[in-house]
Amino acid sequence: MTTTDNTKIDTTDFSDPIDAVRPDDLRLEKFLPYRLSVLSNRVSNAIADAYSARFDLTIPAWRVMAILGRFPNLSAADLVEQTAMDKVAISRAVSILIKNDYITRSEDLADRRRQVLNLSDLGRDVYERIVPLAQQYENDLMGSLSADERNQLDSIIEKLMARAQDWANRGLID
Amino acid sequence: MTTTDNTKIDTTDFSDPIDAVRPDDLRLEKFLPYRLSVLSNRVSNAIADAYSARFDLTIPAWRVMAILGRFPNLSAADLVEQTAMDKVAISRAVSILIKNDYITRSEDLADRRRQVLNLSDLGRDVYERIVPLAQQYENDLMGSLSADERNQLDSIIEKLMARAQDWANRGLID
DNA sequence: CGGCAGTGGTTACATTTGAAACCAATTTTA
DNA sequence: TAAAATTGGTTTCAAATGTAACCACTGCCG
Repeated sequence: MTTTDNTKIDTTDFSDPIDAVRPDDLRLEKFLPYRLSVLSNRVSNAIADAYSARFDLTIPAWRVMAILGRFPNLSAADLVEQTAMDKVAISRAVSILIKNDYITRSEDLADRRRQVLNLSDLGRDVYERIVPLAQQYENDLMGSLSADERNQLDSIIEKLMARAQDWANRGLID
Repeated sequence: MTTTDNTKIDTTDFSDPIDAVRPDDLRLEKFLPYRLSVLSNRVSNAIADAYSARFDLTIPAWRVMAILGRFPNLSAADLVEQTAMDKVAISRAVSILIKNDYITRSEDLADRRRQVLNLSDLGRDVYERIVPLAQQYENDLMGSLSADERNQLDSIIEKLMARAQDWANRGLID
């Protein structure tokens, strides 16, 4: 174990006395990593459909635009840092966006390896139409939660994220 | 809008007065679909590494085993229903597992299209060694949350899942 | 200066994934 | 009981994704 104590945590409180599974079985439908994956896929797919239907944008491409909309004059490396996407994904998204005239690329004369990226006028236009759409999805999701739950969700995600990050760094659980 | 009222929900409470972005900018790092995707990828990748390093199993293959460990004698179609994976993924996972002798496939004489799947002895063996590993990951993740948060997480996920499912059915937000 | 390690970014290749076409067995319906 | 429609499952093909190799440039150290 890395950091956790050995306390058994019962994920669910509704233990069905009759239908109980053997203690050593895994209930996939209650297994957090599994549930996260299903949830995330459902959400992402729905939204990806919406973006691509209306603006012919992939999710990675949209993410790049979302960042450039807030922070102009970034390089691809800056985007990597901001988005947690990898080099290649960024590079591909950027090249699509340039082909679509959604962003512009200009050389950085100080460092001729770097390329400074920005939304084009067209790109900003699209950006400004997508943002409300994105917010609508967000609101719709959040609207399904109680006020209490909304408040906790943020901190829950941060904590889980940090823990998963630990795994990636320190090497896994051993 | 489909189901939501127009109430603006503020995802975050720590609104930084100085550094505030324009109200119409999207803060990707606070955007729930994005965060879910990053979180889910981090978690899944870490675990996928662990499984594949020790047992040469992909995540889909492991999921199939997890279900078969609890519910013997399922068909591929049953697995589709249980796992939320699709036909093709199941078919591929099954064929790998058979090649590894982790599961067995026998014809259903009543319906000769169907194939009844089960863990082999070897498969059950592996299953029984993975379950504790999986539980360890789960516990480690959950251990990063407060008791309160753990209690709410389950219901939060259910609600978000249901909402995202709605999107898929009713067609998206319009 | 002149090499040489490190960085920004793209390309090439292998692997994964998903959609649609497909085959075979079964059920329906007329 | 013979189409026609459905269901279980696999195969095929295209698109998405990740890894590693790579090129061009910079910056450092001798």
